Amino acid sequence: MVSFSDPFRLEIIDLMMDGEVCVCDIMKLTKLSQSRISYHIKILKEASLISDRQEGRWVYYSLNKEALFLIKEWITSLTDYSSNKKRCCE
Amino acid sequence: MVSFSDPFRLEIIDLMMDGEVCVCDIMKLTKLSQSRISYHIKILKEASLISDRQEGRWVYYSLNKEALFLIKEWITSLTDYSSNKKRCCE
DNA sequence: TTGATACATCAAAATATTTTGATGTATAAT
DNA sequence: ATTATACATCAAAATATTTTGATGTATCAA
Repeated sequence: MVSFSDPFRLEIIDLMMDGEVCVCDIMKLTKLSQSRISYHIKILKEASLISDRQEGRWVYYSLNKEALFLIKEWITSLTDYSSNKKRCCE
Repeated sequence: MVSFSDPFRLEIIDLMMDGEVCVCDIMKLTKLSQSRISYHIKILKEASLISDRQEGRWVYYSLNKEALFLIKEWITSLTDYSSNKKRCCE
C-alpha cells in the first residue's frame, strides 16, 4: 500500500495496464533514467505489486493481480464494516 | 493514493472502519500525539479520503466511501484492461 | 469571565525517501 | 575474446515527509 506513494510509481503501474513492459519500454515512455526506474521497480516488487519474467537480456514486468485484488478486498472491508455499524440488531 | 503511504495513516483509516472517531479517540487508541494525529488527518482530508463533522468541541472523522470506491475502480481498470490483452479478436 | 478541553497550525529538527552518476553483472551479438 | 545492451546496485547528495513542542482558536463548563 505504502508503495503506491510515489507519482512515478503510479505512472509505471499505469504503463503496466497494457501488459508486460521492460525497463527499456518505461525509459522510452517516461524519460526517467534507468537507475531511477530500477529503484521504483524494486519497491513495487518488494510490495509484491508486480511480477517479473526474464527473457534473455530483458526483464518483463507486469501487474500482480492477486496483490491488487487483496487491496481491493481490504478497501471493501473498510467500507462494508462501517456500513454494518449503521444497521443494528444482528 | 499517495496519502495511503504512511503506516500511521493506515492505522487511523483502520480505526475509522468502526465508524466515526474524533482525534481524542485516536489518541486513546494509538498513543500518538495530538498534533501528529492532526497532521495525518489533514493529509487524509486533503486526499478526500475522510470527511469531518463538527459537534461542539469535537470533530468526528469518517471514511469517505465514494473516494474509496473510486480507488477500487481504478484498481479494477488496471487488472481488467490487462486481462483483455490476453484475449483477442473482439 | 475564567479556566479547561478539543483540535488546528506553525517552525524547526529529525528522519525517510528519492535522485544521480558510477560501477557491477549477465546475456548476447560480432 | 571483445564489445554492446539491459538491468541491478551502490553511496552520496538532494529533496520530501514526519515529528515535536509551542502557540492559536473555538467551544463549553463553572
